[in-house]
Parts: sequence; structure tokens; C-alpha cells
Amino acid sequence: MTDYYLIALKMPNHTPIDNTEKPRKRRMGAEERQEEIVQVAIDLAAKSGAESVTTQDMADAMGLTQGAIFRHFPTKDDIWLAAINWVRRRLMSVVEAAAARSENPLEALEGIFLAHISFIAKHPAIPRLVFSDYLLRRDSRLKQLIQEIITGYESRIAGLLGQAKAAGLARLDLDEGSAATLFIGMIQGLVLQSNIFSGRRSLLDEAKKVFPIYLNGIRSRNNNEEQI
Amino acid sequence: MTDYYLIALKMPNHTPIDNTEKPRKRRMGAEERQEEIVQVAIDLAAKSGAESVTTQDMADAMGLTQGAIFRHFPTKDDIWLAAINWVRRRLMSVVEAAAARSENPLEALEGIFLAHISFIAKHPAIPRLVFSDYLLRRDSRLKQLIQEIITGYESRIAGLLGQAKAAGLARLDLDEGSAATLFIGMIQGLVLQSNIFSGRRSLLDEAKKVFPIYLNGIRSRNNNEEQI
DNA sequence: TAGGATAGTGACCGATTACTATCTTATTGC
DNA sequence: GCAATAAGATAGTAATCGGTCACTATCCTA
Repeated sequence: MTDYYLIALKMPNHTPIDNTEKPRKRRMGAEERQEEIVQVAIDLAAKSGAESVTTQDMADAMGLTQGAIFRHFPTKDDIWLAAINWVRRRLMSVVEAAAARSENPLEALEGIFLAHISFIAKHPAIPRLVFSDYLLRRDSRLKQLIQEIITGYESRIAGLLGQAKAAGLARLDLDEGSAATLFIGMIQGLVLQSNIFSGRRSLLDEAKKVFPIYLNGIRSRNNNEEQI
Repeated sequence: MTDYYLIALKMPNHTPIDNTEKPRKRRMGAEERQEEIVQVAIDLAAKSGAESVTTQDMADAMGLTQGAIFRHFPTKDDIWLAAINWVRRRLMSVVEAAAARSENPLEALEGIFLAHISFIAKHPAIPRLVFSDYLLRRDSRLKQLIQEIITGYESRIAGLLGQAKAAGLARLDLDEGSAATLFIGMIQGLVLQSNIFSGRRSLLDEAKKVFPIYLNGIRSRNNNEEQI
């Protein structure tokens, strides 16, 4: 009796065997699909690095054919371009929200730093996309966009450092540009370490230990409020 | 008639047209050739990134055919492995020489930092090879080697920081591991900036401006010798 | 409900990849 | 000056890449 039921259960193939692939048959609007492609590209880049992501990989991940991708983007580089633009929008909003939330420039720096690290912890592909010199060489538009992001970020940090100096919170002999470089380097160093220990340590916890050292490096000596 | 000559001119292939490629006909010993392949691989990686260097590129650069490469290395990854090993040997000797040259731990840190930066300035491929997560994914041997280099470097720095603490040169509440992460991040930040401004600024000059900030971050407050 | 618009298919293209099998020739020891 | 050896040339391979093409399925709307 039980055998009979088992065989009957095997038959229905309107759920088409579903072997490892999603049976997503839905037909999406162009805009919606474009966004999905970008998200899938970013996700895949997080797992295996941008340079190893093929358009076939993207198509497989969303359950459609490779050719369909090129109905939504003229070129693979355009997908990366859209991805980087997405990152920029998100990162900027995260950063600016953190900056607005704080009362003095040093607090703003800390807020930005921790917000940035949290953002990266949630989306591990971001540093690999933005700091990847693979994408830097692919397309001149990509190169320019990435350059804009980094230089913009750097000058944003340098501006806050200038304000900190003016408010007597930072050393007067501080070179804002160099300190901004160190700020970005701090992020890169944490990402590198997290890559090597492949997530065994918490990125945010490590970040909280590193930042006081940086803060101590830029802070003026007469302003000795205890660090966190 | 002229056609005849043209055909006749096409025949002699002992001087094979020599278009843009060196007519290097020399036949080298295996060991010598292996070293040349490694050097060429590193040079090409400096120009266009490791992930875009093909074995054909290497062969072209040294004036022989692509197949010849595989007479000296069983696999392309073995070339990268040899390249990374070469980098490790050179970097270690540069760093240790700088460390031996100095009298206290903080001086040693500065010496190592500047020596490292100078080394990188001379060989721009190094950070791209060692910090590249492209190579990290290619081969497990590569991954392990790179991990060894970075963790070894990091613990070397952390050790010096520990000595500095013991000698009263660094803050007692300093987390050596985090400070070592920041040290490496500092290097990465400078490399990134140098990439973006594509060599328009001197890497070493920028380094000399960034290091005092780091030093100030780790130094104890009662030890207030003026910085450079 | 007919028909235009368009998302998606599936086969295919040329180029390029790492790698290999077979032949040729330069070097070297005798 | 003559083999033997090993470096290099030549001409392949199979796989994979981004991208194209003619076509079909589905949706929206007049």
C-alpha cells in the first residue's frame, strides 16, 4: 500500500524536478530585471571575486539564459558600472546619515568609520568591487567612476579633519590628506585581515579596536578626553 | 614580376619579419629561463594586473612561443607560486635589513615601513600580487603562501610593538594586533592612492607624511620626542 | 480578442584561454 | 665532428569567454 503512494508521488512533473536550479519562470519588467542582474552580479562577486563572474553565472543564478542578460545591458562592463553606481549611492547615504547623526567632527569620523565597516560586513563584495584594480582596467568609465568615489570619499574625510583642526580637536600640524589616506587604509587593512582569517573574526569588533589608535594619532594632546 | 619577388621575399623565415618583437634567438639554460619567466610575470603583472597576464603575454615579452613556457613550469599557477616566493624572499630581506639597522622598536617600525614602501615603489607589482584576492582563489598553495606572508609580517610588526610597549615607548593600553593591522592598512592606503593618482605623487613622500600620524597614535604620551 | 511590443530562448560565433603532442635544432661532451 | 640531450618551434586540443542572432512566449492594450 505504501509503495503505491510512493510511486504516485514521484510522477507529478509540473514541479520540473527542480535540480539545484530555481524553476523561476516569471517574466519581469525591464527595470526590475536590471536591478536583479546588478544585485546578482554583486552577490556573485562577493563569493568568488568580480573577475571570475561570468554572464553565464549571472544567468544561472537567476534562472534564465545568458543571452537574456544582453537584452538589459549592452555590455558586461555596463553591468559593473551599474553595480558600482549602486554601491556609491548606498555607501554615500550610509555615510552621510552617520555624519548627520553626530555633533562634532571627530564623532562624525567615528560614526562614518563604523557605519562604513558595518556596511561592508553586510556586503562583502563592496571593497572587492571598489578597491579592485581588475575593474579599474576593464573600462575607462569604470575607472573614472571608481576614482570619483575614492577621491570624493577622501576629500569628505579630509574636510572633517579640517573642521576638527579648526575646533581644536585635532593636532594643528596634522596633514589632512595624509590622515584621510590613513583612514581609508585602515578600512582596507581590516578588510584584508578579514579576508585572510576568512570571517573567523568579527570585522566590526576589530574595527572598534583599531579606531582608537587612529583617533589618538590625529587628536590634539591638550584634548585628552578618555577614549571609548 | 614584382609579384614573384614579393612571394620570394615572404619565404625566408630565418629572420622572421621581426615585427616589434626582439629577435632573441638565444637558447638559455633551464634555471636561467625559469628565473626570467618569473621576472617577466611580475613585470607584466605590474603593468596590467596579475589576472590579465596570460602565458602568451609572457612568451611574447621574452621572444619565445607560448608552449615553451610549459617546458619550464608544469602549470601557470606554479609560475605565480614561484613569483610570490621570490617576492617573499626579497621583502623579508629588505625588512630584516631595515630592522637590524635601527636601535629601538619604534625606529625599527619606521625603518621597516619606509623600506617596504621603497621596495614597493620600485616593484609596483608586489602589492598587487600579495594583496590580490585573485591569486588567493586560484590555487590552495598560493592561498597558503600569501596567508603565511601576511600573518608572518603582521606578527613581526606586533612583536616590535610589544617591545615598544615594554620599553615604555608605546601606550600601555595599545592592542598590538590592531596596531599591526593598521600598519599594513597604512601601506595599502598609500598604494591605493598611488594607483588612483597613477604615480603622479611620490609614494615615498606621501609615506613620510602618513607615518608620523601612525607613530603619534601608538606612542605613549610621556615620551614626547619631536617627530621628524 | 487581435496585434504590437518585448522579455526570454537556444544555437552559434570568433576570440582567447591553459595546456599538449610531435618535430626541429642548438649546445655540449667525447 | 658526431651523437645525445634538452630548449624551442609548430600546430594542435578542448573548454570557456562575451556577444549575436532568429525566433518564441508572454504581456499589455486598443
